[in-house]
Amino acid sequence: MREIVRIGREQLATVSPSDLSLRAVARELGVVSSAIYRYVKNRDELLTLLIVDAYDELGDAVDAAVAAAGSSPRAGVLAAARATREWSLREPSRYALLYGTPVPGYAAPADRTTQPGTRVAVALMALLEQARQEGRLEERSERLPRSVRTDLDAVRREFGLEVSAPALARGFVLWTGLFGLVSFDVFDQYGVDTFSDREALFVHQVELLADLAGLTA
Amino acid sequence: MREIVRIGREQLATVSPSDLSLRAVARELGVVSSAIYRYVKNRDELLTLLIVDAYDELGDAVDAAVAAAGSSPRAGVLAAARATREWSLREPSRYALLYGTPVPGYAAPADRTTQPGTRVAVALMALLEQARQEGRLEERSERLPRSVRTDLDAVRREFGLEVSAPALARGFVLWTGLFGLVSFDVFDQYGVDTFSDREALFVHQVELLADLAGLTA
DNA sequence: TGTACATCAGTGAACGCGCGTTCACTGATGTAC
DNA sequence: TGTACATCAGTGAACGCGCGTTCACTGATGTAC
Repeated sequence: MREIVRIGREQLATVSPSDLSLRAVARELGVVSSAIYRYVKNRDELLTLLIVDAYDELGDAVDAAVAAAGSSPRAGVLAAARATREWSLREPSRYALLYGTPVPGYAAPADRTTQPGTRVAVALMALLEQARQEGRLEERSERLPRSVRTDLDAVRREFGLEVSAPALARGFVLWTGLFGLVSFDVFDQYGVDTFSDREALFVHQVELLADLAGLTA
Repeated sequence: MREIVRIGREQLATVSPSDLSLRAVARELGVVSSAIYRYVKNRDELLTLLIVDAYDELGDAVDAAVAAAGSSPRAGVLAAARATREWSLREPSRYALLYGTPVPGYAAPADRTTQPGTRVAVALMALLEQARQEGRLEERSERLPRSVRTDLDAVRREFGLEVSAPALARGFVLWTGLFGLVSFDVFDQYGVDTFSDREALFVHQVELLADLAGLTA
């Protein structure tokens, strides 16, 4: 069973998510194709396993980076961002499985996929909250559209956050912006040779996003 | 020929880019599958045509939105952002073709794909430049890593920009951030019911990114 | 005006491929008495 | 300790599917003399 996930993971190193095939996994496992069905209900089930697996590995990488970054929340955010980028560049197909084009015909079962899927966002929110507690968060208070405020308040309640709704909105820009940066990098949206040092560019841009989020050094 | 592109476009309304098939296009065209080869060298060629077509339609939508937005560069950016989002939500598969997981086994030919692919970025840079000229761009001057500065200077030269390199870097965050936001929306990264009014959320976030870019009202 | 010929859009059969999934089965392993 | 039986991992053949691409071809249209 763990073997199957391991092999699926390996498959994704060479093949994109929508090309992932049960038969290939079976082949690699050294087993006839129908034997897979002993362990896995169908292809969708395998995808679900791999998604959860990938979310968790990314989440672990981010958590570890944050833990190693010391006590400054801003440093934590930077470390989380770098860890995200590095994992994603190392595992482009698995990244694509999580943040790329949805696999056609597959619908992720929310009950198994949602929780691991929020780990990066949760880590960022925790850092934001920590910064607030330590007085290292510039609280700004721009007005929010009512609907946005309502939804953000719900999120604050759900995760027990005391950061203000406007600050949380800024945190969301940091979050989505981070994945915008990573996607452009992994999916090669910059021209081939526009940027010679994408890592430096990335770090600089994350710094700007951290500024936007109000995280002070 | 134009028929083929039109049908390919229609195909993409119901099917994801990697599932796009020549045979399906032929079927829809009411012609035997091999007849397609009279017009199109192979499947990759069709993908290229569709990519260029999509980039151009998006580019047109953005240009039109900017033109209709009046003279304020900041308003132009907001209009461009909304146009991008709206087009992308209307055409999720074509958006995925441009900004999602690369189609496995397909490599876009740079000479046909690059120019249309930069149109949104070019539009944003033009607005940035216009803002600078009109004194509506807060020029900040943070330090940049040398490699980043060099690359940005090359971009400035290529497009004849006078905005400073740091300001351009901020412009790039706006650009990548925009597509981060749109991807999250199109690819459904937010939970199903976390945000009741994604448009309002989007607009608010773009405003924040416009702030970051230094665009004043 | 009429005929010979070239062009060209589209045909139809075939190639080899890989896929997900079902099904009845074999044969080894482990358990109960 | 030995035998009968159940469990269960894996087999192998088959289903029907759709794909990209090649190939020799037909038959209509248009052109040249």
